[in-house]
Amino acid sequence: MLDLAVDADMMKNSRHCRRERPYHHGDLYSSLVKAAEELLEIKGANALSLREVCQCAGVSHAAPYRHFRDKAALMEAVAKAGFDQLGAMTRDARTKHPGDPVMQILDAGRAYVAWATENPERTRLMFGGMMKSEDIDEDLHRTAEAAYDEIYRIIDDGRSAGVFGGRDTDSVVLSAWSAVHGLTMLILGSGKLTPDSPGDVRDLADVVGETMLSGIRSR
Amino acid sequence: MLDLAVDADMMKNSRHCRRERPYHHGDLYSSLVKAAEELLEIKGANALSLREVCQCAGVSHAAPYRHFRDKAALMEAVAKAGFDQLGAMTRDARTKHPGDPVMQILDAGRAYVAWATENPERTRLMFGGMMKSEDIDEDLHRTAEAAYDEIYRIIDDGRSAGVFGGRDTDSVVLSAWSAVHGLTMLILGSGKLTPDSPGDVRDLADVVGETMLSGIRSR
DNA sequence: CATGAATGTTGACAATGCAAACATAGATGT
DNA sequence: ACATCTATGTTTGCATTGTCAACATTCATG
Repeated sequence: MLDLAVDADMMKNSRHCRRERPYHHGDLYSSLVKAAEELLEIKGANALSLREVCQCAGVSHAAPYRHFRDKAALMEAVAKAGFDQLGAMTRDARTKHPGDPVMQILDAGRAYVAWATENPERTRLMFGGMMKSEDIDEDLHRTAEAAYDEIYRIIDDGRSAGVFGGRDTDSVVLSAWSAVHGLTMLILGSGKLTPDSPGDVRDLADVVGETMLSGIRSR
Repeated sequence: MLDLAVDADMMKNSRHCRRERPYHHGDLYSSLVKAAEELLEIKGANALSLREVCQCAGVSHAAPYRHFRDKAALMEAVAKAGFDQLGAMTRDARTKHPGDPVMQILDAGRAYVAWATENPERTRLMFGGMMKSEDIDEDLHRTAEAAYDEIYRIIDDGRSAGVFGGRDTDSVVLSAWSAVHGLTMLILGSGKLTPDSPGDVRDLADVVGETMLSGIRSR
């Protein structure tokens, strides 16, 4: 159990936990995903047990197997939800600053880093490679691709408008995404970078964002 | 067991496995680290069991507890060894191109990405944040810091020589490291980037490296 | 209203991390 | 040389975990 234990009361009070249980849950699939997301952030990916998720969702320990092939499959669903959110945020950044690719990419970067630091375990799950590639569902793949495409559109529009340079769009996207993603993983992974406030996070994102921008701008 | 099973014979033939076992192993500490490194790459971080490591090292399943507090402590030792290698490679990149910070940083980046793609699981262990921060040993922290300092020296020398710009050295280091590290994690994490050959890896590193350099160079 | 397909539950099993009690052997002091 | 101490392994045992098989309940559909 270690010292990471979350006592039963705490879980009962959690948002996605149920007290009375009719035999049929109603929407167990999404309840499990929600419960897994919650517990994931509390306990960390390694210490997260399927049985705990079940307990939190108010269901017996074998119930998930009617909806997920595996524990890994449940985690894939969690990851997929994360990619959905990330993709949506990038789309927001794009539509929020129409015709201004620089602000679009900066805003997307800020949002990316901010979301990741607010959901560190989910981010590690998505990018830490805790899922072996063979396990990655086709669905998950498509979702991740969609998030990538949002960035691609920003960069491609910017290059068409003559704001960004680079030999081809993919190279620029790769560089930009690498920088933002790298900062994110450094914040999450190493004990070295430990921003205390959301403001600090944003400052870090801006430092990296500006440097990356000056390498990307057409000249 | 899943399909990741490594049969006993395979493990017996592995380099760090022993057949005859005198009661006292001799150098169990480093044998365990070696065995863990090997099995880590074969089975992945999640599927790696301490008992398997023991079997591979030719000792009983409780032997490691004389040398490591935990399973986590053993993994920390593996991570530490990784940081040592990474730090050494960066130092090499620096000494190999004396007085040429651009080549130093490019070479360091190439080496970083190359090493990581050759040791994906070890890299994930080091940066994927599979170790909760509280568990991170002081020793590990110092080692990671030393690797960081190598990059810092390259950038700082380059700024003194007027080759690199930026407001302060830390900002530049952060940006450069983020880009390289981000590319690395994207290669390891997402199923999207899947370079087939070491040459491909180097090309990707150069694409990102060039972009980052043009954002970092003084102008 | 019966029947079958979905959906949950219970019980069992092997694998795992860990700890306590026990065993061995190489070093140390006399 | 001998007894003893301590470092290092081993065995046994336990709680937790993921997964499966057998059983139970509900709901929809004829």
